[in-house]
Formats: sequence, structure tokens, C-alpha cells
Amino acid sequence: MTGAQPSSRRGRQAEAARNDLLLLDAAREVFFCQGFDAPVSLVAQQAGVGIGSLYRRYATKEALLQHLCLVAMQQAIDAAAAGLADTEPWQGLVDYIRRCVEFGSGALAPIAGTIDSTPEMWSSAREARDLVEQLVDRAQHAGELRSGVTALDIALLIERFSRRIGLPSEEEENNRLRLLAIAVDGLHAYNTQPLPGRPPSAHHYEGRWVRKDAN
Amino acid sequence: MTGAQPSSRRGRQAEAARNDLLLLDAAREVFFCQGFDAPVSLVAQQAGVGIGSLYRRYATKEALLQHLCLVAMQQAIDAAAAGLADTEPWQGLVDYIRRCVEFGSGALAPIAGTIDSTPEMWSSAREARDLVEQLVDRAQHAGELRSGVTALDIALLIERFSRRIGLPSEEEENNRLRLLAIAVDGLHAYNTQPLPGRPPSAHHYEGRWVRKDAN
DNA sequence: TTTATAACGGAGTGAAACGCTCCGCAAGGT
DNA sequence: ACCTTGCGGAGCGTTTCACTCCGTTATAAA
Repeated sequence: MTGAQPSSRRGRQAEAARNDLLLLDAAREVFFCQGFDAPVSLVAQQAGVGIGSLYRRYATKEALLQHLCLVAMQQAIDAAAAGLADTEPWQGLVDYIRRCVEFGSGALAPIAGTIDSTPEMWSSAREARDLVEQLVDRAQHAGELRSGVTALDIALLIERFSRRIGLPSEEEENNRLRLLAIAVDGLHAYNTQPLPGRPPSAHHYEGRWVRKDAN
Repeated sequence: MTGAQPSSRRGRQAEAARNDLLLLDAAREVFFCQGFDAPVSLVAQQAGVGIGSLYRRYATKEALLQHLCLVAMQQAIDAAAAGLADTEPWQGLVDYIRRCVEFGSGALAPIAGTIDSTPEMWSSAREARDLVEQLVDRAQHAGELRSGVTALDIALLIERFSRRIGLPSEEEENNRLRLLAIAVDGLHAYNTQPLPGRPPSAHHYEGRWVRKDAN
């Protein structure tokens, strides 16, 4: 082998690196739209890659899903950090929400309970949660976030709007963001009536991620 | 056979009638929570009924799903009629939305395209659409519904909030209705900023229901 | 040019899931 | 006692799917 060329490799190795990204994109699209029980072969097909190549990178379907979760959590962390970097508390929160919904960070909630959570997943989740709590507290103290809204409310909202309903299309995306805008307006502090029901329970929320095997 | 006893039959026939309801309830719960590709055997189990009995009533899984759609549409029609019966335009609309979300009338949107639509389904859909349009127009003219919101916006909102995310539980229901309340507040006319994007296209919305066979 | 290596694609395999049928049985009704 | 009717669920045939295995191909070293 020639000397290491860290970020731009050539030949077969370059193809491998490209395939890695193609695979991840394809997995996101397939699993987000079709549900986690879509066949692995569809992911390979969508990526324009043989199944063999997929399985060389991810030993099992579960490993692929775990990696997908991890990446989505990283994206959520980045979005939250970007939101905090904004000096406008409300704008920062709204941008965080919109970004998460756009790349579907909450779309893998239905996977919860069907795969093992790796330690990296738990620590990423904690990191994301802390950042979002800061985001929410800041908007709350600025008097711009409706009183009573918690970080978990935001998380659940993102989950609901991450769900793709049909095949991905420009129309579908338009409708999703339109409804999201409506819901976000309902989050602003100028809505003075108190929220109904109890705030979501953290215990219940996290509990979904412990594996439930059918047996 | 003895003389007809239309609504209260006895013996074996009574059991049959009871099973019919059990089956329908079970089908709703199973398919709404697990997706339409849940096994039929689960529905029978949930209903506490043998598979044989299920298949005596519904010749195929598709027939069961069609019937499920029809019943859900009827419920939506009833809810819309009830909303129109309310003399308060805004309250009537909100109650319609809440009722639909509560029984999950929009939860079978993902079935669209996987089963044939019967003529009864089309006519029920039209009837429901007309009623909802009245509901929306009335609230719009009363100056209580946010300007730009269409009947299709409402339909898509209901779809989004009909989706069950985990197993059905009191906590899950609490969270769903809490978020719905937020979104509904975003629909009120005191939100003066214009809605982003285009209004949803009726053509795209209905097009989802024509069968797409994979072959 | 030849040889070694590394990544490729996809046919094939074994197992499991699922839609649906069929039949033995029990509970009315007469 | 004797039909009739609806019941439950074991089992059948098919399909689907995760994963393996191997022949092929592109690159790098000799």
C-alpha cells in the first residue's frame, strides 16, 4: 500500500468511501419512509450497491440501524448547538425544531424497543437532551416560549413531524413544513391558555428504548 | 329459524354479533398501532376469537381493511356533522378535530395505495370532505380560523396526530392530546402571520388512494 | 506484463412469517 | 335424538427476508 492519504483516497478505496455515504443516505430514506422492517436489500438497491458490499460494512441489520440512530443523534446535537449559537432565544429554538424535522431526526422513534441501544447511543441521547433543555430554558426565561412547554414536549413534537407519510416528494415536504409552522406558532408565549394534561414523563419517554423482545 | 329479532338475537347468533364488534375493535387497535402489515392472526388473538371466525366474516385481509376504512370514514362523517350542529363555528371545528384524533380516523392513511378503494369508500370520502369544507368555511367567515387554512390542511393535521407511536397507554394518549392542543392553537385567527408554502393539493391528496401494485 | 490483493455484485440458502383452508367439535334450536 | 350453525386452531403452501458464498473486476505491487 502507498502512503496514507487520509481524506482523499483513490481507486477502490475511494469507491468504498463513496459507497459508505450512499449507503447511509439510502438507509435513511428507506427506513424513514417504509419503516424499520423494510428489507435490507432495498437499501442496497437504493444506494446502487450490491448486498454483499452492504454486509461487508455492517455485520447485521441491527448494526446498520444502530449506526443510523447514532448519526441522527449527532445531527440533532449539531442542530441544538447551532440553535444555542443564535443570540435570539426564540429563533434559535424554532430553527432547531425545523432543522430536526427537515432531516427527520425523530423518525426512528418507532425503532425504539426493537434494537439494543449501544452505550454511544445513550451518551449521545444525554448530550442532546441537555442541549435542548438549555434551548428551552433560555426561550422560557426570555418569555417567548409558552409557559408549561417542556423539552420533552419539543422532542415529541419533532417526532410527530419527522414521520414521512408517503413517498418523499416536494409536495409532501411542503405540507409537512406548513403544518409544522402552525404547530410552532402554538408554542409561542402569546398563547396564554394553559396546556391541557400532564407534561410528558421522562421515565416513559426513555423507557421506550429498552429492548422488548417478543417471545 | 324463529322469527327475526333484528337487534337482540340469542344464543349462537348473539355470540356472532358480539364477535363482530370485538373483531372490529381489535382490528382497529392492531392495525392502527402496528401498521397495516400486522398479521391477521394478531387481530383474532386480540379479539379473543379464532382465525376461522375472522375469515368467516371477512373473506380476505383486504376486505377487512376496506371495512375498517369505511367504518373510520363513517365516524369522521358523524364527527363533522356533530361539529356543524354546534352553533359556535370555532368550537365545532375544534371538537371535530379532537374527536377524529381521538379515535384515530387518520391513522389508516398509510394503507392508501395498498388496497383497492371500493365505491362506498369514495362516496363516503366525498361526503366527509364536503362536511369538513363547510366546517372550515364557517369558521373562516366567523373570523376565527387563521386565514389561509384549508380543509386539506385540517385533514393532514388529523392524519399526523392520529398516528399512535408506541403501545396504546394513558400516557401516550395524554401526550398526543397535549401536542394537538398546541397545534390547534396555531390554527386560530389570532395568529396573523401568513402560512408558509402552498396549500396542499387535492390532486396529490386523493392520488394516494389509487392502488400502486409492486410488480 | 504478470501476479497478488481488495472490494465488488448478486445468486442462492435456510428459516421464519403469514394468508388462508379445512375439519373436528360443541352449543343451540326443533 | 338429530340437525344446523358457528366455533377454534392446527397445518399447508407460499412468500419474504437476513445473511452467506463465490466468481468477477479493478487497482497496486513486482
